[in-house]
Parts: sequence; structure tokens; C-alpha cells
Amino acid sequence: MTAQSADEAARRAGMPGTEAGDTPGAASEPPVRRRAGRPRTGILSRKLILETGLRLIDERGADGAGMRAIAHELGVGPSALYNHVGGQAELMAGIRELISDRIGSEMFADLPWDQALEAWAHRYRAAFAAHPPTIAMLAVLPLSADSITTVMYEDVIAKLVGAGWPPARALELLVALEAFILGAALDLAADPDMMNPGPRGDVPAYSAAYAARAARIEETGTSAADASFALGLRAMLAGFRAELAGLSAADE
Amino acid sequence: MTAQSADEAARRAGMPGTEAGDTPGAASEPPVRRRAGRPRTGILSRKLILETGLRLIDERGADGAGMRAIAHELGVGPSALYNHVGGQAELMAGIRELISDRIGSEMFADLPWDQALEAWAHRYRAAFAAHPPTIAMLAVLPLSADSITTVMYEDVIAKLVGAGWPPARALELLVALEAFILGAALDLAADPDMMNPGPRGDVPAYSAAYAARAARIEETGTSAADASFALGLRAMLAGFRAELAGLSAADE
DNA sequence: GTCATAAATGAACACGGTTCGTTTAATGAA
DNA sequence: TTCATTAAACGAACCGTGTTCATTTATGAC
Repeated sequence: MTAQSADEAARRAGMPGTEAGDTPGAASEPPVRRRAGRPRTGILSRKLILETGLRLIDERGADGAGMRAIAHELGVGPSALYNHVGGQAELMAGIRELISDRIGSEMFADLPWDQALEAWAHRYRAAFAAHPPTIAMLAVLPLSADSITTVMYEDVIAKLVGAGWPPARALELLVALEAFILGAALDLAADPDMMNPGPRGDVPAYSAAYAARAARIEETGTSAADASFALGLRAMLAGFRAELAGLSAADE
Repeated sequence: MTAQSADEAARRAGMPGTEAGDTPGAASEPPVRRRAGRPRTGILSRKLILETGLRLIDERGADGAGMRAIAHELGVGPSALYNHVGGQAELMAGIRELISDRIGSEMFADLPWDQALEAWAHRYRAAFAAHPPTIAMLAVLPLSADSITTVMYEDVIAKLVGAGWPPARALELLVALEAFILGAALDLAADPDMMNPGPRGDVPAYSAAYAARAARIEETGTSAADASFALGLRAMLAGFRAELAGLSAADE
């Protein structure tokens, strides 16, 4: 990725000149004893901070991307971040948009509405699945109104209305589907063993179902979360098709 | 509620005897200058702490139920809580179970599987909806294996298997439906104005749909979140019915 | 050149969860 | 009954967090 190499270059740009004669440790990451005042060459940027935050979350878990941790990772004092980012809340919102901006909506250009929704749902979930620790944290954050997410919504709604959905219903559908996707993403982030009943005799049907599912996972190779997502999405889309047919019939 | 009055009684039980001569302020809630050492009559209990935490969350929002806040509310030092609760994580898990234990599963006793699922989904969502600030925080927490939630799962699975669902599929259905419910609960907690596109001309279809939905809300009186939940649940259940019919047909 | 502004430092501040030693009361065993 | 142990409170720390502020240095516009 070009962004990645650019970031690396920007990070290293804080070093004086030839070699660091004043860095005593000289370990892997040079501590870059920088004296006070504005540095000759820019070190931070909003984008660099957000991407570092996302990377730290991926590497160290949800709690690994505090203000101090990001600052330390960038070889900078914590207060320096506040020249580029309003605070932690804004930082989290920025990271969330970093992720959701990668979902895209091209599938609505050349697929029927229901197939496009299916592809979109998979992409949506995958965008979060790429950063497991973020899911629980970011799925609950609101999207800022001016983000490009809104134009993604535009593509969804336009397609649905074009297919015959009443506009208000189309928006309800979008919200409902998004709820399922986020819930499925949470499931994806949960411990796979979370629903294990363990050895207890008072829940026979549930224990049997758990064992049967485990066997099916063994066979097919698909994870439990994937299977549930596929089943739920299939059901929801089938239901939406039936709903639309009912609406069209009522029109006549 | 009996629990409530019992709690209050337990809370006041810390006062010495007749009247508090050493409480200078003597405001509404007596500060109960308690000297060190084990009090004559028990003040705290795990249950009281959990219920106070849930109440503070309801009253003051998600961040209003810290260790120090709960301790202060109970007229006790923060460290006293650690005699009854392992820490904040365990406390949150306890509150989560407090809520989800109220869902119940009686509807599976005397309704067809699909109607029972519908009633269950509504109750599930309502249990969280009763405590809006908790949703985002608690929906992402795992359920401890020994909770009575597992017996609720037992009722769901038993009903589904009895209706002809293969056990593994029944569990997948349960997880998928739960994902939708939690996602819908998150939607319920979100700012209703969150999806407002505002005055911008580049998303015409979306803006129109948003306006149309607002008008429908005005008419019917049902909230946007409720409408989306109803639509999504209806679609999902219709899809599940079709899925089961397909499975039965394939069996023959 | 001068001056406002941007961007860094580093020292605080306030507040959070948590730990620990102390003190007192209850409990159970000898 | 006595005595050791345990339970449950206090209160003073400890540590880590996000954040603010005064200061210092570089940049860019007039």
C-alpha cells in the first residue's frame, strides 16, 4: 500500500541528519531526543494518528490504543496529538470512519437489489472482521453526518427505490439490515467458546445442538459465526423479497 | 418491589442507634460518619451493589456507574466494594445478567415456534430498551456459562428441534436472531437524529427517504427504531419459515 | 524584519480503578 | 469462655488515564 510507506517515511522524518549522535540507547526504534519547539519537518498528521491508532488496536487489542500509547508509538508526547485531533472521542470516531469508508457500494451499480444487498452485507461485515478488537468498540459509535458513509446510503436507497420499494420502507430496510450486520460482527468478535454449555445435564437439547454444530463445523470447515451470518442473511433477504411482492400486489 | 425496600432497609442499617450526633451536615442523605472496622450490621451485598450500579447507569448514563460513584451512592469507601465484587469487569457482567435474566422464555411453552420466537425477540429487545445507556456497554459483553441464560437457550432450541429444525441449524438460527436483536438494541440506543443527512444536495434519494420516513413517523406514532425492528423481524421469521419448508421438502 | 500561527515539549491536573494496611465485629473451634 | 480466624468496613496511598497549559521553536505572510 502506498499509504503505508508514506506513513513510515513521515515517521522517520523527525531524525536530525546523518546519524543520531545524541541517542544513547540506539535500540530498534530510535527515541529521537527532540528538543522543544516546532520540529523542522512535520511529524504528525491527523491521518497518521488515526492509522496508527487502528494499527495499535489490531496489534494490541482494544485497550492498546490510548492517547499515550499512540503518542509513544509515534515517538511524541501525548499533548502533541491534540494539535491534530480534538480528543479521544473524536479519535475513535475517526478510526470508525477509516473502517467504514472501506465498505464501498459499487455492487449496487450492476446487480439486482437483493443480490447487491447480499454482497454489500458481506463486505460490511468483512470490513469490521478485518479488525476484530475494534468491533465491540466501534460498532456502537455513531457515524458523523458528513462522512462518505452517507453517499453509500444513497446508493443503497436509490437502488431499492428503483426496484419498487417505497422510500420510507427502503430506509427501514437499510436500518434493519445494518442492525443484523453489526450484531453479526459482534458475534464475530466474541469468544467462539462463549456459548459452550459445558458439562451440565439440565440443558439436553441445547447441549445436543451445540455438539451437532461443532461436528458440522468440523466437517464443512466454515466457522459458527459464518454459518449463522449466512443463514440469517439468507432468511432476511428472502423475507424482504416476500415483503416487496406483498407491497406490489397491494398496489394494484 | 420487595427487593427495593429490602435494599433501602439494608442501606440505612449502618446508622449507630438513636440519632446521629456526629453528622455535622445532616443533609438529605446522612453521611453516616462510620468509624473503621466491620460495622455491626451489614451494609453491602453483591446484589445491592449490582442493583445500585444498574440504577446509577439508568439515572446518570453509562459513565455514571464507576466504582467510586457506586461506593459514594452507598455511603461507603470505594475499597469496601471489593469485599463483594471482584472488580469493575465482574460488576458489569453481573449487571448484564441482571438484565438478561429478566427476558424469560415462557412463550415457548404454548405458542408455535415462529410466534414464540417473535414474542421472545420483542421481550429480549425490551429488556435492554428499559435501560438505554446500558445497551452499548452490555450488548458486547459475553454471558457467563453458568447463568440462567443457558436454560433460556434450552427452551428455544427444544422448541425449534421439536418443530422439525435440525439441531445444528436451530443453534445457528438462535445466534442469527440474537445478532439482529442486539443490533436493533444498539439502534435503539443511538441518537434518533443520527442518520439525518441534513441539508445536502448530493444524496437526493436518501434525503427523500429520510423525509418520507419522518412523515410516516409523524402519522403512525411508531418510532423509527420500532418500525425497522418490526420489519426486520418479520422478514427474518418469514425467511426462517421458508428455510424450514425447504429442509422438510429435501428430507422426503 | 516582524508577527501571528502551527507544532512540538514537558510539567502539571483531575479522575479512574485498584491495592494494602488497619480496625472492628462476627464466627467457629478448643 | 476464650481465642484465633475470617469478614467487612476505613482511609491512605499507587498507578495509569485523558487532558490542559505555559513554553519553545519553526514557518509563512505582510
